[in-house]
Amino acid sequence: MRIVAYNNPMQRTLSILSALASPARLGAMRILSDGQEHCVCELMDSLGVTQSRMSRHMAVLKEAGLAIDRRDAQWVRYRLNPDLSRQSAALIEAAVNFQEQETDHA
Amino acid sequence: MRIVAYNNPMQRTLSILSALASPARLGAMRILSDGQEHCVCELMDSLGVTQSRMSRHMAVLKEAGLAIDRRDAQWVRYRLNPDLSRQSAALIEAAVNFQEQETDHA
DNA sequence: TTGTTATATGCCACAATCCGCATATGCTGG
DNA sequence: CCAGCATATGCGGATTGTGGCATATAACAA
Repeated sequence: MRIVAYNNPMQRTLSILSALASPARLGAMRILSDGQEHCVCELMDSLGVTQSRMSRHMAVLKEAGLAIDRRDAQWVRYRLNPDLSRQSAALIEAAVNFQEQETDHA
Repeated sequence: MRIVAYNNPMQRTLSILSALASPARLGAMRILSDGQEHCVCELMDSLGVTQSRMSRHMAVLKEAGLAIDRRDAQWVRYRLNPDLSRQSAALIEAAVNFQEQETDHA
């Protein structure tokens, strides 16, 4: 997450990859992949992480351009960034689908 | 790269993602994606990293199961792991193709 | 206003990663 | 054997990521 400038494709790719390379964040992306909105409290409960950690994890996903948020009363609803490039979407899908497909020989 | 046990799909996914989340390693995977063998000396020259660094980067890719190596006289030839699962291959392809496709608005 | 719930952030310690440098190891050729 | 090229590894220091804790901010409800 040390990337600060997403000017070039390489940096953008790296920011996405490192954003996904964390159990909590990958789990959050899996949850968000249903296309629905999810508040931080739901995500932290589902993934078993503390509130402050979940908030920071979501900030990383947001900064990488993978998720967007919206204020809704006391809640902040996160969802997948609807303006994802085709390549970003492919990358996310590949990462998220990975786990679910080979649960057999775990 | 803190992952030590690749028992479950989650850990395997994370190890692949963090292995790819580095300029030198992603660059190496892009080079290896031509399906040919490449020695460390070639990779370090192409990517502009020192010898010891390149060696360690390749060790990370190997440990993540993305590449395999072969002794050939004084050289060690790296190539893509031919036994990649379909999901692993999809993940790698998505990451490697990312950069090359959006060179326009960089 | 006060209290409560939800979320974000400042701070600090710890762990993981990264890098360069020196050196070890493996192989070849003389 | 020795010299030289290619690769791997031990080590120490710098950078980065992570986690918990406390606290700030935002919105709501009474």
